[in-house]
Amino acid sequence: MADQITITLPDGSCRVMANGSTAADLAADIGPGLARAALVAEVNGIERDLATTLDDGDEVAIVTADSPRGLYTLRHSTAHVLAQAVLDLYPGATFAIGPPIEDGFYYDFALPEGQTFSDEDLERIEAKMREIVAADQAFERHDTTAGEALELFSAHPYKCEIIRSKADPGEVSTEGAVSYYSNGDSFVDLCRGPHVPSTGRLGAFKLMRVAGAYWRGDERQPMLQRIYGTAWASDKDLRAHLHRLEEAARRDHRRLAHELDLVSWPEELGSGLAVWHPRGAAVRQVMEDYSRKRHADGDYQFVYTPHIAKSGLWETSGHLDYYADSMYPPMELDGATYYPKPMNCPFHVLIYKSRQRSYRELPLRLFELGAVYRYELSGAVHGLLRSRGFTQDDAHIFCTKDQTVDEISSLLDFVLSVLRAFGFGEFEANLSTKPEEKYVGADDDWDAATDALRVALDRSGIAYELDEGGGAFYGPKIDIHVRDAIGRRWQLSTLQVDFQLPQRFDLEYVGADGQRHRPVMVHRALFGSVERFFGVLIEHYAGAFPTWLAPVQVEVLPVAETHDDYAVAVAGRLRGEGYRVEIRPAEESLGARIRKAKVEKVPYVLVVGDDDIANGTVGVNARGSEVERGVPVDRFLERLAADVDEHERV
RNA sequence: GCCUCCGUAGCUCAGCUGGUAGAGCGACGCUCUCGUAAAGCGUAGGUCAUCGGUUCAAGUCCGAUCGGAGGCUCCA
Repeated sequence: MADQITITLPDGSCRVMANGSTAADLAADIGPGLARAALVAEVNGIERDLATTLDDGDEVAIVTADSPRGLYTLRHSTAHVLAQAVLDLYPGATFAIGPPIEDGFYYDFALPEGQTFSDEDLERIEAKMREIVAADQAFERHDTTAGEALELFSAHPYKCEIIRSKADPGEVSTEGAVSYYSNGDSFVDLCRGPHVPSTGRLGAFKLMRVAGAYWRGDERQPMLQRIYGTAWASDKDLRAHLHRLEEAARRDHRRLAHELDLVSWPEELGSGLAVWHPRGAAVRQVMEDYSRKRHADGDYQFVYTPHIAKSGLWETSGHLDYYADSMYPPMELDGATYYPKPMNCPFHVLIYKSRQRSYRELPLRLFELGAVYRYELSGAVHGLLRSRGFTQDDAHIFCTKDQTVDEISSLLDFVLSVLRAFGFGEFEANLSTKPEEKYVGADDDWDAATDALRVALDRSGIAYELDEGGGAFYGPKIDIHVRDAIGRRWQLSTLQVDFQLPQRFDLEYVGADGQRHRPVMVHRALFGSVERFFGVLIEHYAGAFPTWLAPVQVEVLPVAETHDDYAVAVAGRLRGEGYRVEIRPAEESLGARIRKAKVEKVPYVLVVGDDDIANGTVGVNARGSEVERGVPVDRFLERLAADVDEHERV
């Protein structure tokens, strides 16, 4: 056996090492900085512990916390320490799984006699974890057989279940052999690995919360106690993450909706049902007006439909077969059964069907701001983002097969253009294709429609992911996601081809050939839900709406009562131009009034006093800029107009 | 729907191991009439989410219901 081995590094260079060297030795050989930062190694494309002995000819990359893989391992190892702490502190506790997740990790436990964790427990556990980290215990890998592992984990039924089923490749190596890791005196955890070399490499973590979670995510299985934590490469990263969470909490639309007097959720109404206050309604009106204008420009025709319909409609549409669980319960009236609508599509279909259609009418685009009701599970309801009653900016396009590609392409442009006007600039899409098993429609049609969606996405230039088999049973779809001001991803728009409803309702048009043909139907919503979109806007702008959307665009503050008449005149002039203006009279100090206007995030605060009356000017205190005195009203109006028009120029 | 946690004045919150409620902001009233992020004084306001139970006594303990939060599941 040669006493030297040659290792290839990611940059293609080679390094000669003594036989028996480990990945850790390699890192040390490359440099002390890397040795300190090294967490795991990728050996021939497979992640290994740093203690892994290298073979001649191996291609090795040293992984640090700078890479997503390194962070992943760091979080995984931190999860182990969490389990170690819990098992140490709670005799009789058993543990299930503990994977890394985005931003952190979790671990599922079962405490004896159904005990639960409290916030105080989290502090205790976290303190114990810090002891384990301080002790710098080495993580050691052990390879064994399933039989031995069952013996070793005999006190932990969930671990045994994992070993027996081997169903979860994330936890047990697939070769039939089983690996586990030990650290400290007695802690062992079933694990595929790899892990960081020792607990001393961890530290920038924090336990966040405790929650219930079903074993294997199955609601028939026991509910376990899940502890969530976050872990980072450095304290600085951890602090930045916690800061992001605070920022997100600060932007929470439920909190801002209350502070800015936009909407509320009276308990008397029921869960998931909101009322819109004048200020929220003002923003909504601007949103809806803009939407209508754009749809009118886009050759949509506006329709209105009722909120309930007889059961027969929902039988024909298939909703009662596929969607009944999410529908509000039926009402019996005059011997008929009525359901509140969860979707608008069947109504639009009936409008299409109201008379014979010619190919000359297609594409026919029917648009409605349609209120729908869906019985969302109580645990799923979340402010405006997930409510039980909401309004879709819903349209259904009926077109010929040949028109589908162009229609979808221009539709996608339309969607993106509207979203840009609302201040979103970063888009990502999902293209969901035909499900494996249950679907309606011919394969050829599916292929054609999916191609149409793909071509449209390619033309638009936005990044998209393919969700193979993720489409609805009735057709392929594109979902559009946006990134908000702090980088969070929200699904807003959806664009779905439907082969099913035209068939179920036996839709037809008469073609140029005089024959009857079946149209293709496209469902699409831009906001998705007006409520949800508004909620996302609130969080995106942190309540500081751009001027065109702001519920109050200008607030006029007379310095003293003697300036009231002038304030009224200025406000009247602005209102005459169509702006939303309020006057805050001099009943309290100017400073206090300015503060209130600022807290309400009003874009323009105008202060008017003696000088202004004399010169026909206003003092302009604009959100986010310096105070300007003596601005002529005309000049302010120009500025305001330019500001309001800004969103149209994106 | 399931699990855990939570629900005290309009809002934010205090109220130790059970002994019949407090603050700040806001509201209202009076004073101040003021040039760019909180003027001063005073007053009112709570069957402690609701219902039931334990107890001599419940905001505090127990149960149910309603509402909320975070998860799980769901979101064709």
